[in-house]
Amino acid sequence: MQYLSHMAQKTEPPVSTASEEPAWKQRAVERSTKAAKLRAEKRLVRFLDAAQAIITEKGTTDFTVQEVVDRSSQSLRSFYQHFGGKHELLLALFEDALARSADQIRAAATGRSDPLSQLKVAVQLLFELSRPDPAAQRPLFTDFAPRLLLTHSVEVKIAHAPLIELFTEMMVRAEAAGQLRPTIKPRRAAALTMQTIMFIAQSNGVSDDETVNPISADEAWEFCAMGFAHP
Amino acid sequence: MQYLSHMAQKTEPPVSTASEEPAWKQRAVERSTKAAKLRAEKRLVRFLDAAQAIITEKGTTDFTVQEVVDRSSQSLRSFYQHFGGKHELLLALFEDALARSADQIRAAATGRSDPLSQLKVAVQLLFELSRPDPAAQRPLFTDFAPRLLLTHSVEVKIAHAPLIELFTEMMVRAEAAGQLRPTIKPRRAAALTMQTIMFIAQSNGVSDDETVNPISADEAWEFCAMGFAHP
DNA sequence: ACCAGGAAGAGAATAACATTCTCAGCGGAG
DNA sequence: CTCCGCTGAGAATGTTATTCTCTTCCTGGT
Repeated sequence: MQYLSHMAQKTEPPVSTASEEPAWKQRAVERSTKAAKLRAEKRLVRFLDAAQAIITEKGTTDFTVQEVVDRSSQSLRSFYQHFGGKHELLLALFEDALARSADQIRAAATGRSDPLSQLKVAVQLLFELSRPDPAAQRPLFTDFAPRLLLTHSVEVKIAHAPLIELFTEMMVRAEAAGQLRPTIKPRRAAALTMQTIMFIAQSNGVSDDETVNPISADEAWEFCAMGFAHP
Repeated sequence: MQYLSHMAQKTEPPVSTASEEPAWKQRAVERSTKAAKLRAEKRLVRFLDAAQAIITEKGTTDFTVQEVVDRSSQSLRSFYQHFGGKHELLLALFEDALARSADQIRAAATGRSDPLSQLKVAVQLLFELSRPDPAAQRPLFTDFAPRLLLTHSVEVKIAHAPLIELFTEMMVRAEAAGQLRPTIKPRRAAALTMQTIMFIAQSNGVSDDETVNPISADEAWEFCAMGFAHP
């Protein structure tokens, strides 16, 4: 159900065999493979759950593979059988977290009818979810996205897709209601807003013993919605 | 001249001795220390230059301490004599880069008289400077800031100070000219704008073989200035 | 000119991780 | 029942940062 998608191709046989091997053999192999595949998936989930638990426990994505292995009572051997490396694990969790968050936000937003109100709710919730360690479950650990943005930008983008889509939908509705600035396209507005919110929440989260910062969700919302210039 | 500031206290004797030791001794020690201090600074600079060279060469902040040591023809021993660790080196370079960028941006902005125009120029230049590897010299390597934001948020904030200050000045002028939305304080507007621009430029930099993104400096500017809502 | 002590170089030692490899046992499909 | 792929256990490897040892050198004070 959860933890799906992007490592799928790993277990898929190469398409080429489809035309080289008779269909019956295909099916036979597939049938005998299915069980194994299920077993594999179970193990996979155990790794993912363990990792998730560790992350929420110590509020950081700096865990060691060994920790995950121990926690899930499996072996390194097995870990690398299922994941290309630590980064795949992280990407899986990241993707999952973003997808869930998208659902959660969507749910929260349906309470409002006015497109802009929906966006406001969405933005504020996204802001909360994006800040590090609100002691809450499943912080978005947007913190580790940057490191992967350099090495796996494509995957990160894929992970972002659900949120982008959600925000785009909302922006489209806002546009239809004439609430969107005419010079900006919904998808662009969505992307810009999301990035702004996520990053600001992130960089803002660490405690400020000092004078200033703690930018609030409201401020962030106002900034995205109205900019800083006087109309 | 350059590469100054935040590791200064390292070589400063503890203030306490000032009251415990006679002043003449202080001065004597200081005099005899001065030369050594200069020598030390030379080495320091060699490390920093070497690191900077490596970074601009391979366009990433993922170098090893060994590389820096070799490149500067010095020794590990010496490196750790001068720096508390790799992170101090990075912070030094980061701080320096941000300070220079602030100067550069300030210079570019003085060409305009209208506060908003100045801001626009500033924002667009900041955007360019913040994107990874424009093959240009000294990209802001804003990429590594995130990793340090967690472990050394205070230092990162210090490094950001010059830019924040610059943008705040400009926002203040804009406010005076009635070009700033009344509900937003200059310093906040500055912080929000900076973060937005830097992060968007950053995450946007990596090549998009696909359909969409490449958010432009203009788009980013418009977003910050006017938000997305229809007035 | 001479000496003590603080830097510096060379590079080995340590530590923490990720990733890979070896070997032996297990369990399911035929 | 038997074979083979999947596992567990954990050793081995490789990369880095960081520390440590020992020796050499230079400098400033006498």
